[in-house]
Amino acid sequence: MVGKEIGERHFIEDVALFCEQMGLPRMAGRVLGVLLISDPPAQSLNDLCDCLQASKSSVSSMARLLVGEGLIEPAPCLVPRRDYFRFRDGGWLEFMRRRMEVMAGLHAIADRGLEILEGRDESLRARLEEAHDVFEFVDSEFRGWLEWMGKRGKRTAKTGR
Amino acid sequence: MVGKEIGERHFIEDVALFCEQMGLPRMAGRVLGVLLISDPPAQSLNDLCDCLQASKSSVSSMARLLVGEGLIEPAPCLVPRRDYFRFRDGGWLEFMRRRMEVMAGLHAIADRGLEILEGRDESLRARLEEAHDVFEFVDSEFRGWLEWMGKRGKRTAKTGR
DNA sequence: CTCAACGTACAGTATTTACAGAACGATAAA
DNA sequence: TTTATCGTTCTGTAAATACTGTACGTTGAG
Repeated sequence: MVGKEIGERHFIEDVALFCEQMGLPRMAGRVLGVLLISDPPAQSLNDLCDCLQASKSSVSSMARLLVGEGLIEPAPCLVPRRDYFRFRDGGWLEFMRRRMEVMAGLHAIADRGLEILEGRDESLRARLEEAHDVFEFVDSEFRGWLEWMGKRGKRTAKTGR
Repeated sequence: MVGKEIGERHFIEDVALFCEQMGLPRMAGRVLGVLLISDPPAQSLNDLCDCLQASKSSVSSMARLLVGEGLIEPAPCLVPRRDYFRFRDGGWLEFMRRRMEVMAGLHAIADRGLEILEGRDESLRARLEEAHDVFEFVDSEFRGWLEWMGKRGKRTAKTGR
């Protein structure tokens, strides 16, 4: 059971607001919020509906959306014909990784911009060279750090899934 | 003059799409796209309207939005009563910095979640400890790297504004 | 003073989005 | 076989969003 106490409600709504800032539907954030503090960690769709007082369709589609984002995963369950979900180990790292990948997309765009300004004055090219540098930096360095974090996470993780 | 050639149009639209993925209006991305390859770098609102075939109101509000995002800045101009804008040195770093700040917001949220699960089994707390670790990492390390990049940028920048 | 150009603010519109509710198909229990 | 439960899909709707066009105030030029 989760989401009865005022503190839990507040937490869930904070996660929802955060997810909204990240471009996800607020309801997806609520589902994620529940799965971050639920006991047990795995909850059925009905549990989530009851807890959030939301429609089956919303919760169902939001759960699948979160699975696609790599933040949660289906959990094996004893009761047949019932879907359980839980937060996915390393979900946040995966989330960050994908966001960084989108950002790194500007790396290529900046290069194409530099092609357009080929042969032009350096002062004109500086804008795009900054973009190139920043996002190449993000693409290379940060990717490495994420991998390092991933290894560290696996090493300290005692909760085998 | 900018935006006449097919390559430029394509570049502008790519930047627009990127900005849309980042949660900004597409038109804001178009304005930014122009200001990334324009010659001269500073363009008036009318220039932008002509180039993008968009309404004054859109371009005006999108320009102010981009100023708020720290990506562009008003440029001093000789013609009175006319607003010029140009890409802002270090704009991308500022952009990244703000995005990271939003992400780091989950750091505090995770802590609040851990308070809720205080005294509970470690297996239950692992989810939030991962969030805590990841976003504390982002908040501390990445902030430092951004600052380092910022210094490096100022050092190599020959284009004094 | 008059007029034209510029930027902003407001109103209108069309598209998208986030959700709820109903209908449907599938499956396990009775 | 019937029935109840679960998940998905489809449809509808209310709200937000992105943009256009118009109206307005302001300022420099004639």
